[in-house]
Amino acid sequence: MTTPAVAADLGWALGAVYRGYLKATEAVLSGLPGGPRGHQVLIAARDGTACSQVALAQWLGVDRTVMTYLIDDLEREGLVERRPDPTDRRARRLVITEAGNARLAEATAALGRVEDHVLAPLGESEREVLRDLLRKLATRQEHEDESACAVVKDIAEMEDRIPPC
Amino acid sequence: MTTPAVAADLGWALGAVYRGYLKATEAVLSGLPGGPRGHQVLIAARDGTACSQVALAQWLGVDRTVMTYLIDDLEREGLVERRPDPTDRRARRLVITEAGNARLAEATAALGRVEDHVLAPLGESEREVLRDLLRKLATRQEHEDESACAVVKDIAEMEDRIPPC
DNA sequence: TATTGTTATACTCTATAACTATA
DNA sequence: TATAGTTATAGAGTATAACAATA
Repeated sequence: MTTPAVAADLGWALGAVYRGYLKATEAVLSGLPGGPRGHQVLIAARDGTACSQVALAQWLGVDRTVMTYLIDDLEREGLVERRPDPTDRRARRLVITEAGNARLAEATAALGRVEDHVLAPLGESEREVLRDLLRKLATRQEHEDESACAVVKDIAEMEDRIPPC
Repeated sequence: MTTPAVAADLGWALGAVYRGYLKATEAVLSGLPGGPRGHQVLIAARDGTACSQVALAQWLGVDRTVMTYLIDDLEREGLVERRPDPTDRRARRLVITEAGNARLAEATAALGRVEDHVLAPLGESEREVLRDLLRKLATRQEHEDESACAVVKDIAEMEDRIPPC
């Protein structure tokens, strides 16, 4: 099979790159509960941006019940702790432990190598451009000229918005 | 929660954009078996690049057993047909039907709107750059300067290569 | 009344194993 | 012996529903 027509499809390219990334992380992040998602939880726990489990779950694109299991696993390995939120006794604040910080550093280094591998076909400047564009899309920082978006307003309304903390 | 540190992570951005894409396709591709993956099968069936189910499965990043179920659904709706490969009687060649061509046109138009929505934060030129970079990564067209890739050769060796037809 | 977090349960998706038919 | 495709089965991941505690 030569390069098929489906290669022109944005959804296919996005999926192929994402699968490649996930596959490469498996080889390198096998010990960390939740894989790359666990790494993302550790980042949020370190920076104190995980002010509630639901908010974090929405940022990571999973259900809050999944977040419970994921944090259970990380806590069992002593990487994070659940602390009661002083301002809302229903909520739990995630804090990273010393062991968690060490594992986070390891995982970040390992993921750096994975990114080098995934982005290998690109030059240095291209990699930076791609990172910026993806970040812009993921955080949905709006471009000035938004007129072309009118036709898809109905799609946008069906989606959950990422909530503030 | 303000924009958290995890937003700087490539894996997170990739996942967030991909989830956003999949979610948007649900709203617009609900009738098509397999959703965007079904659309990708239709493209391959139309272009005759689906010379065997396994080869197609590997391009779409799924197991060959999943491909069987997916094609079953598409065939049941009369969108594709399985034809015996004259050169290898074990293999099946996918061909698109007239109804399949019509559905493919609809789906392609719908996905165009989805892409407009997903890419809304970017300007016209940025969108083209992103498409090119993702396509390059997905097809792994190697960049001239590949020296930086040495450290991750071990990761590459653990991955399945996309096979020729 | 709504929300956070948890648990138990069910569902969806995907992979594994075993088989037939070809090569 | 290896591969294409199918089927049945098992597993991973995820979501749904119900609950207690709190807002």
